[in-house]
Amino acid sequence: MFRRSALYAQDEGNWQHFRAAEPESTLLARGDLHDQVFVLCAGWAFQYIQLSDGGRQILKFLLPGDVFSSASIFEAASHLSVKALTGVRIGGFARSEIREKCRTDPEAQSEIARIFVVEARDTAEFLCMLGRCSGEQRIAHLILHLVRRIAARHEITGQRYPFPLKQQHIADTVGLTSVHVSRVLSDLRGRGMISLSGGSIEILDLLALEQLGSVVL
Amino acid sequence: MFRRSALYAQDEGNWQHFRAAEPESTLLARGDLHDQVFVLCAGWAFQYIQLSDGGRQILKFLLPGDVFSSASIFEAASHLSVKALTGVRIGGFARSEIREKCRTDPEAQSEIARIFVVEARDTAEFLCMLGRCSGEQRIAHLILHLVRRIAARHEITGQRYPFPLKQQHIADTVGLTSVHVSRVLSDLRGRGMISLSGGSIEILDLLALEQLGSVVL
DNA sequence: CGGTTAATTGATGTGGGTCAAAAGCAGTGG
DNA sequence: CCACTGCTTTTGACCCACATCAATTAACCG
Repeated sequence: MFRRSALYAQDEGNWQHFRAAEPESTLLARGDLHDQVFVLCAGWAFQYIQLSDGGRQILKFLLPGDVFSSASIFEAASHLSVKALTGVRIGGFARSEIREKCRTDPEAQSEIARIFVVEARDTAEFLCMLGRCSGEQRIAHLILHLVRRIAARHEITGQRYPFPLKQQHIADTVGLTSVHVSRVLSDLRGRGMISLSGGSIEILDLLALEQLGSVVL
Repeated sequence: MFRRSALYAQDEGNWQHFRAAEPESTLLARGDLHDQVFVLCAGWAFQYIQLSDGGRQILKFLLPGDVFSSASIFEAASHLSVKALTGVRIGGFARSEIREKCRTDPEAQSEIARIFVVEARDTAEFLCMLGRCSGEQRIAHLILHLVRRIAARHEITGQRYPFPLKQQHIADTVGLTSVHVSRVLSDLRGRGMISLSGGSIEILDLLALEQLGSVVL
């Protein structure tokens, strides 16, 4: 998101934070107050909400360029937590600086707008998946969604892409058990749709996967 | 949302639209282009996405003061549809006018920010419900969420509030069948938690309902 | 009061959960 | 090189929340 944006394109001297973190470390905790807006610079991370029953719901996976939480652009308090999935590097802007930039720079303003619009669209689609679709469809959709973001402008098919999620992460995202995720994945493998192992994935039958994972008209 | 806001507090001469509509009429359809940002002035409506399998996922119920779609503040195209639940009155601002206002009025700016922050928080919570909770919990949560919004600053308990949703609407929101919604509702009634009939609701046992509907730590 | 839509109730089926054991698969150290 | 340990994934047996189908009943309305 911020990758090629007006905000991102400053030299490093402007970053207020620029640090690294280990996989599984918590980067941001629900309720924390920060006057910074954090951005993922390298690696994978995910937003989630911790539930009282011990489970967690993963809301979104973060790729380099993504803001930790879009709401953090406007608010110091975070309603969600963020964890590193792989090793990561993190940057941060002062919120005040962003506000200032927005006042003067229409480019930055529409970059913020883009972030919120994309988030609203993605979240709505995600809600549809959770509300109305089978486990198979949800997983197909998640895989497609992620691979499309990783692949960016490259071909989706005929190419292995990094895929650092454990099955538990998938489960916590699509609202299934890791046990069931395992079954669905091996089914998708068995039907020759994906090849997933060792932290990387290849889409073998894009069409079939899209037929599964597309619900919105 | 817009009710007491800087944007809302203009006299009617500034509204570009101000019209009424029947229950069940479509107020905004996915893909439509509008240079207006619509606001619900009176009645109930809901955002939804139509699915290819014939079902629909309701994303949010709109009360007076709510913008049809927060993304519409920034974008002409809508990724979701809106239908009237009861009879409604609708207002609209020119998007350009809002942009202008934001440039000059910090009040309006932070009103927009509030809309997006609240939306992000609510949607995240909703995702948790759909991903991780039982039908009973989802319904309890939905009821609480709505009654809290209707009641605003009034007491939630000891008071009947309008509740125009059919069971099908509840089902399309929480991802269940209307049949199952019926069973869950009569169970909640049987346990003395709610009294729901004839388009209005009363919360009889707030504590019990909150215990059911609260999942986030 | 008949006609239509919404809500309820019952019987039966299934996707996915739960529990538990086994099998892969690193890393670690002797 | 192999045994030891701690994950993650896989597999199997069994169970339950919720879907589906179908028939009633209740509410609404001209």
